[in-house]
Amino acid sequence: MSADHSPAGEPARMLELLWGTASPPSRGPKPALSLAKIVDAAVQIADAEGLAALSMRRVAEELGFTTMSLYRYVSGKEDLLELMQDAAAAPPPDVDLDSMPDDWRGAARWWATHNIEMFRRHPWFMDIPLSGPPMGPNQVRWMDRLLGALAGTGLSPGEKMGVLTLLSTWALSAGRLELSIMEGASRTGVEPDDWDPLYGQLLSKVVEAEEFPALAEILTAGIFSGPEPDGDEGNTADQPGDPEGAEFSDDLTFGLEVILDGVEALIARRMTTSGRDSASKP
Amino acid sequence: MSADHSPAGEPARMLELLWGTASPPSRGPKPALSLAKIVDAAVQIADAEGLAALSMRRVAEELGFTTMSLYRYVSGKEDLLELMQDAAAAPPPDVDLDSMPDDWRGAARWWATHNIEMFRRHPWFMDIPLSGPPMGPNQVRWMDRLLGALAGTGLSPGEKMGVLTLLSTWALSAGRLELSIMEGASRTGVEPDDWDPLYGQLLSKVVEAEEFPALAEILTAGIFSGPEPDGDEGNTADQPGDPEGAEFSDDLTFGLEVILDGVEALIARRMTTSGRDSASKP
DNA sequence: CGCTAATGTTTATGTTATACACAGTTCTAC
DNA sequence: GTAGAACTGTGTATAACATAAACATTAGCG
Repeated sequence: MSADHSPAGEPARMLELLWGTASPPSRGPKPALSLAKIVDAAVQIADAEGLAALSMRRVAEELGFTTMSLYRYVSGKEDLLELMQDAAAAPPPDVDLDSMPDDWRGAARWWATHNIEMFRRHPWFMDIPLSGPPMGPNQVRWMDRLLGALAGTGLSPGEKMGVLTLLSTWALSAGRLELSIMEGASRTGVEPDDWDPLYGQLLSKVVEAEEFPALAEILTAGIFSGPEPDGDEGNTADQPGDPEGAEFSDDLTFGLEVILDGVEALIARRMTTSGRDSASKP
Repeated sequence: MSADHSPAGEPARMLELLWGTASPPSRGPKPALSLAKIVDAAVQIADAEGLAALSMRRVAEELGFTTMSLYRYVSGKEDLLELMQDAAAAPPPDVDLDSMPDDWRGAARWWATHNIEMFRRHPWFMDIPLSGPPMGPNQVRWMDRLLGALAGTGLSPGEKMGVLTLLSTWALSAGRLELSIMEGASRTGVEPDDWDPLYGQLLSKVVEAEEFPALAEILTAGIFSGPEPDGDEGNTADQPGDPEGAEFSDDLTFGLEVILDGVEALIARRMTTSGRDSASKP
């Protein structure tokens, strides 16, 4: 255990907390509480009532302990939040059981989709300010999955990492976007589908064609007034590779497919420049 | 004025606040305070001491008023934060004076770079949870700029908006990433340049080759132990088009260039499918 | 057995946002 | 002109928050 009171978020200590590596104490009384129980309770509360409802008091109450007892396991709320994030990112499904595609593009889509579904299950995840690169076991497992899918692409290690952060930040942004629409809907009573038209309507009130020519053109094109007239989405959107019944709004897939096109171009460049990983400048 | 106490974040009221449209009151005493003064003070505090130091009390103190006086102009802290965001996104520079490139790709790079520089000036911006699509005058001005740059590309209105949100969310993510490194550095005393090696070192402690084959390979490749051995970045990174002396870390440009490659592919597809904006399904 | 480390509790502090009632000010309708 | 209404800034009060510090209790180690 040993939640010595070093400053919250200190990387080395967090590693121990996240991975559960730590020489168990031999001296004191048997702990009645445990890190796992605390984190589980916190996740449950945040799932049910949102991050705003998550307080140290609330967690302790749920467990039948006093607020301060938690501080024996966690050096502050920040720590708890970081632990919750890794707990939320449950381990990826078994390789032989799940339906992760073989091609890198399908696999990347699969990976991003799973990410977003996690965000849907744990929306509070996106409200936590990131405190550093992911170091928890589950998040690292997910990292490994995507990196593995990029194995045959000829990308350099650095490029693979670049694609990883790009996809992972995209998923986060997309999740946030979706969430903000849902929240806006529940706050104002506007249905998610009516959001785009409403936004367009609001903007139209203030956007004059002289000052905002390009935006005005988009608005008059009525892009916000309903479903895309005859949108040919990106390119191969909604291919096989999506898990479950993940209905993905077109707004969301668009960005993903553009990114994947960019990665594809990079891979193609790497392939043609000869088999070597890192070639000379083009 | 009329900060009637409807729920915070209500879109129509926020529009009035953001654009300053509102019939000025004729009945009461002359206001000694003003929305602009409040927002300016708040921005100044957040710039200097961070978002955590920004409290209603603090803002009021700075202005020499009581805490509650602010609530005559703003229905809650949420409102203030949203107003601050638009204030931080200062109007884009004059078209004839600045050096925005003519080609869409250079312009997009220019736009994203300016975004990130704004984040560097106002790091607190990234800590504010987004409450909806941008509606303030300055943010809308920036939107218009990018949309204008995409005018000649043959993209459909919906696609242009897609590119806009993709670039804007990318900039936000990149800024956040950069910020988290800076914060981590100041918290732990580790230099930003030493962060990657440290991360790799920490991961190496827990990443076993059996369970994390792909990650282990990257780690042993030593990708985190220093600058890329002989990295040929994306493609045309750091082309002309950057404003000022923006030194952009390679980690940052990588993602941007991949995205731009993806957009380029989309544009190319639109160009060849014939001149029409919205073609039939493939 | 005593020493010591470890656990959970008690008590207390300072900070936060903001609801509510009020006193003073200024214009509008009569 | 004068009543009343609209509007401004203030004073007071509340509930919630994270967490610091001192404490009694428990359990292993010498």
